[in-house]
Amino acid sequence: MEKHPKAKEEFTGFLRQQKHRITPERFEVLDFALDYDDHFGADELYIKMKMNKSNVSRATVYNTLELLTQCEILAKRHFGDNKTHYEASFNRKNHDHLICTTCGHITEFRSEKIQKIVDEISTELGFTPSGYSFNIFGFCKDKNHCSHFDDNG
Amino acid sequence: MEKHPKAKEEFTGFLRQQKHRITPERFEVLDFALDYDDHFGADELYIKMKMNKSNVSRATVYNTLELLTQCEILAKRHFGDNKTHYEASFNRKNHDHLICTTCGHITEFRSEKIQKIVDEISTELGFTPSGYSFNIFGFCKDKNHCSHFDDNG
DNA sequence: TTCAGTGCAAAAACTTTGCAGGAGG
DNA sequence: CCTCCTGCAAAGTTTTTGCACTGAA
Repeated sequence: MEKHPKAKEEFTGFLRQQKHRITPERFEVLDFALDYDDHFGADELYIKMKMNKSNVSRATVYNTLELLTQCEILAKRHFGDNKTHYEASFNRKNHDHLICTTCGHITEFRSEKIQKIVDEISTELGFTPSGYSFNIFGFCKDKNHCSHFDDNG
Repeated sequence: MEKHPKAKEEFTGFLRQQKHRITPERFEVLDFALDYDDHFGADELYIKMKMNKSNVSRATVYNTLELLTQCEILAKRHFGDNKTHYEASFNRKNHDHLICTTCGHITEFRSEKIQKIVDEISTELGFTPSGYSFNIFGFCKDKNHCSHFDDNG
């Protein structure tokens, strides 16, 4: 049984439409990427694939993540640590992130008001918005959340 | 005549209070940093100082920028290009950024509503906020803004 | 005098690029 | 058969670290 049928169908359509080739490596990256429940880095994904005896190269992983972002199966996120984080965005609602600067724990939240502000500011300044990034940084009040502390990582 | 007297006073106070030493290198970094009108990167600042025959090392530049951020003379910004941007925050009001993904031009804006959302979400999720990051990405409607296009960069 | 701070260079972390060979269309 | 894609390794970019020396307190 196939693992991520809907996403694969979507990706196939995208590749065809954009005249990119359908290669097994690209779907291998898709599979490993969607196996993450949360955020991951490009290199982290590459390492994980290597450990699972995959033969894909760094170049292919980085290239494919870019394609998956273009067709909106994945989304890029930046949490201020100078690396690109990816997350599945396939069939997911827009959301933003709250990051604990002590334990690194990331909580997702949704607020309708944010897109309104984006539109409002953009109109005011004569700008065509294509996206935004909103992160809140701080500390878990509940010490249980901060148990990730020694988690290695 | 001294160049950034207020900031220097502030920095001196901070260093004393935190039991860090007062060194000429740290004030040299401060001077070069405040000479920027807009955002700059750590390495960029280091290169600029080198070209101006300064003798400071990378380690000192990075270290000092961290200290200047701690005492809020500078602020770190992340615009999604995997490098840390710094800007002067001394005596400046809070603001956020609107980034043209075509020409790279950055426009600042202010909206009181954003902090309210931060507080609202944080309360709701049991989180103590220490800061936030809000960037809008898109395209200058006015083609004149996009003249930065060939600007080198 | 003492040890935090410094310069230097090397390493680290993440990403991009060049090239030769291989496979998708 | 063409050329896009791939693997590999090397290089690029930004940041961090180790070490011996220096200078602020």
